[in-house]
Amino acid sequence: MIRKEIENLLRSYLSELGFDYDFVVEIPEEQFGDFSTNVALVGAKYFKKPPRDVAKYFIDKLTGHPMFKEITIAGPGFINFRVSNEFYRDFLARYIQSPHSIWTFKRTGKILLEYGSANPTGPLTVGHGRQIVIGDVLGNVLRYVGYDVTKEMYINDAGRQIKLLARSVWVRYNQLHSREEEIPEDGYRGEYVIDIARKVQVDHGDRFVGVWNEEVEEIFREYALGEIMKMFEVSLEKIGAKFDSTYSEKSLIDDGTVQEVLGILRNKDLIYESEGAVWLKVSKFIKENDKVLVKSDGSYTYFLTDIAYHYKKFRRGFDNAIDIFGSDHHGHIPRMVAALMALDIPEDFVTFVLHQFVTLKRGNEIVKMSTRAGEFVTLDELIDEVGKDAARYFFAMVDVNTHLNFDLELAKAQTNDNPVYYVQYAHARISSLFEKATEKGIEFKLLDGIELLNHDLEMALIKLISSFDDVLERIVEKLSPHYLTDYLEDLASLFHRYYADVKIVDPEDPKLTNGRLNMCLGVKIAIAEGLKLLGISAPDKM
RNA sequence: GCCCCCAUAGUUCAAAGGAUAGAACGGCGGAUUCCUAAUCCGCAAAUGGAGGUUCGAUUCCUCCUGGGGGCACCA
Repeated sequence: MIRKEIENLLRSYLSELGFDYDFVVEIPEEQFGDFSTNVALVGAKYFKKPPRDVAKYFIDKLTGHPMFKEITIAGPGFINFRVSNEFYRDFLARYIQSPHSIWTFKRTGKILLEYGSANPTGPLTVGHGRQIVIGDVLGNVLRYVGYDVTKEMYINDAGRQIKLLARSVWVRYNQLHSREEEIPEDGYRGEYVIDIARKVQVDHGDRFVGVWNEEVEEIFREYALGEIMKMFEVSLEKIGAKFDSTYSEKSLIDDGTVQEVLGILRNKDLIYESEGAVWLKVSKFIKENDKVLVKSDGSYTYFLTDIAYHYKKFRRGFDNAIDIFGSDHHGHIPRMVAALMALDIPEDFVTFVLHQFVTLKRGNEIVKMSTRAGEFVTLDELIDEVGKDAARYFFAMVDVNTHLNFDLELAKAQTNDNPVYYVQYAHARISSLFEKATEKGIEFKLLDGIELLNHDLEMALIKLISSFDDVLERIVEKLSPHYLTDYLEDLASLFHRYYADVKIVDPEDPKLTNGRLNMCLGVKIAIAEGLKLLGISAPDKM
């Protein structure tokens, strides 16, 4: 917030001279100042003057501004600012009165955020967990800064995989009736397949034993899908992820969208038949081979239905779509872009976010995961073991582009090793401070005593609170949630330091105590807001 | 072979083209008659290699090396 105000100030001085170029205002090392800018360094070539002379122009303009207590030129031409304590106190007062409306986000538009999309052929795994948490948190942040966000999960309920599952369930069902059948080579072997088979057995007895046709397949498909979706719901509830909608791949076939898309492409002469299949002229748009849309057996590829899905997203009136995929999908992206071009959908309509994989570790041992072999750690198992808060925190805490090493032992540790507790503890400590104050007969009054705040750490904490909006802007820009966990750790750390340094509740000086509690309230609100965006609880007691 | 991501301290991760590359864990050494020690303070410890762009590169470009993933009429 304060950073942004300085940036705006500098920009207005630039425009007075008719200049408009990129520069940054950032928080430097403490010794240099509260804020720092390279506006003079970058400006040298526009002003046609040495950086230090350019800096003088800004300093003349800024001198006497109430926001600052000191402005200096340093090094090759940085301008360093010290913000006045009055300004910090004023910010704190404004913040604790209206922590939501103080930020000036200028983001609008309807965004469809797709993530967690999974084959409904088995339980959600740890890999899905990362994607779901990334998506959930990004969705929360995008919403916070002003976007109208729809969180959507795409259900791949139409392809070959779901058929394989249906067949696998049928085989297990037969085995329950002592009839030996072979699970298909690529079939599903997990325990849950037997559970689904039991459901069919309960409802239908033995009427499908040894009977396999399209009608039976459809029945088994419905059972499998229904049961898996129930499992998904339980898992999503556990991880605390709320979707606004699910979107069925099959519905795109049933409602004619797929045919519509094929029609458009055919009219534009962008598809052709070969070897009994229908192909899209991908090579006309990008340097890649053409791709099959309709297989020779008449069924549709995932590529085609996904094109239809994105066509539908566009038609549903969204301004932008954000797709979050695992990194194994990266090959899909250029093809999708080509397909969107083929449909005259603006290239920048979709933003793709790829996240790297998760390696699960128990101590030094790597835990293997594979859905089809039936050997996996499910998301449920993970949450049962480490808890929702730790699971979410760990999934969110590294850059989406970085491979995540998820250490089960660390996530479980109820000790200071664990960053989740570190942040939560800061929140709980503040709550207990308020209790303590009441105990000692100090009745908390909002805003009272803020004018007495003067400690360096108090100013530093307020400064950090004021950069909450910068953190969110960055998350939106880079589409990675880890900036938020970083920020919360910084804030918690600074608070713990302050707590160790300053006796906050001091019955001898109730006025100052009250001022400090106001500052603590600011920290508490900021931590709570951050944790809320992460979907993690902010406990008052630990 | 082609494509994507990654390479930073012993380990797991940060870093808005900027000033002395930050944390955490681990290691070593300290702190509480006082608000929650799930805390705090101090010390040691790192940009894989070679070029290039720039006043300035962990960051951008090229090549090399090493890891992960992908190159289906699977999703």
